[in-house]
Amino acid sequence: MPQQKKAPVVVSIQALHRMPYYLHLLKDYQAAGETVISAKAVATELRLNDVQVRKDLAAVSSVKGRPNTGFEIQDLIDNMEDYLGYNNLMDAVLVGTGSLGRALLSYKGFENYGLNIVAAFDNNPDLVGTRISERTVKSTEDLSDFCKRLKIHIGIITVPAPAAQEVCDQLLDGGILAIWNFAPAHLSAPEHVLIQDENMAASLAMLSRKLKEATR
Amino acid sequence: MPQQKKAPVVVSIQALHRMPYYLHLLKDYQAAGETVISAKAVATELRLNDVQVRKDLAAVSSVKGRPNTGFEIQDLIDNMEDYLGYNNLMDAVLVGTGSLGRALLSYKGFENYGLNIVAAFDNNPDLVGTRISERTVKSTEDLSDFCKRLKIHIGIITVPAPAAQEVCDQLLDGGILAIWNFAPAHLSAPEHVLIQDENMAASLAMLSRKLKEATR
DNA sequence: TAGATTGTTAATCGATTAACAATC
DNA sequence: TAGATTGTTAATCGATTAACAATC
Repeated sequence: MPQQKKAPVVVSIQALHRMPYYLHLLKDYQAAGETVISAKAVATELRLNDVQVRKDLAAVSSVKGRPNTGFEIQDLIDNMEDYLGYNNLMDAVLVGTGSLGRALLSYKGFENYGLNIVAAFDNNPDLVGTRISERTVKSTEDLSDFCKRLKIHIGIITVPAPAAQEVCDQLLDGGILAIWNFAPAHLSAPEHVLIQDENMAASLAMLSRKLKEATR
Repeated sequence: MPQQKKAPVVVSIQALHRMPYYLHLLKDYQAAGETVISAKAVATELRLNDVQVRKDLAAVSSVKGRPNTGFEIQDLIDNMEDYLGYNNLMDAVLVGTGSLGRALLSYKGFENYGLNIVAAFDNNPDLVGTRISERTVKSTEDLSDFCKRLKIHIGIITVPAPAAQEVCDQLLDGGILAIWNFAPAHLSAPEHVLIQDENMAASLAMLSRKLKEATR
């Protein structure tokens, strides 16, 4: 039996995190008129180990590099965008139209990353019905029904921490499979639901801690 | 020679990332009227390994847990806030008053995490002089001078990606030691400067990738 | 050909988890 | 005392880096 399938290369979470940086750099080089790039050049730019770069690229890309030359930039970009899912748009709902929620709604760039925020929700009756960045704010009462009806798989939580779990439960009720959580709170959810925490408090803590160590 | 110094426990970057979650949970328990908590309970709540929790707590806390009882919640909170630097406010400047910059400026919670945004900068002359969340927007021309004069150590970059490196250079010029970078771009800076990337594109990519794998 | 670069296999490094004695 | 929990030492796991043959 011929094994035609691509080997299921496991990409570590750290490697996955590096991917957008590769992509960004590749586009920069392409914009500068380059057509090929070596793993070593990428490594130097991003201050990474060149073997690591080669492994990362090999994991997500079907093209091979040519000794003494490097990789075709266009090929890598295509493969990486494909891998990162930037090519197929996914629908999402956003809950919580405070300042951060508004900022995310007004950000035009998410479509480039494959994310389409189709609706915004808030529990404040004064906000329900108003329009933010061309979307009408809906009541959180309709949240789970909306998700079910439109088969939305991604929920973005931008409510204050104390309300986060409740919103999470509503999203789960609506059949959501992945949550992008901006609330500084730990969410409880079934194993199969993906939770991506965007905890700015955590990031800030890391920054301030490292700064403290550095200036000691 | 007596070694009175606390052992220089190395806290991994992953561990550091868990700290804010511990702190949050501890405060929740305290708010619920608890005074002690076991590492096991923390581990169960946050879906971590209990030995890991004990190691993490031991690394940042001077108090020891009591067998059969656990840890004093208040002690842990004190130690952790201290460790994370939430008790000593650090000054920062923010550059780029687009939607994300505004969202961060309007967020009242940063002071709880030890961050004080003292000024906002933008290169758009129309915005310079306007007020956002009780701060007057200054011109980026004055950025490095301002940082030098007030001895600011932290810079927050919320400008579009193509402008990020230029702003970074200005901040470095102003003697900044740490940068919290929200632009989806890789910044070049000397080794000793801390760069904390808050790359939403990267997070989003991870979410969408994992979702893709899960629904396959 | 010589030099540069690739990709793979093995070694190293670091973090997580398991095992277990110590303690309240 | 027995049971629960702690903290430490050792084993495991996974990611990064080093070494090196293969290739253009």
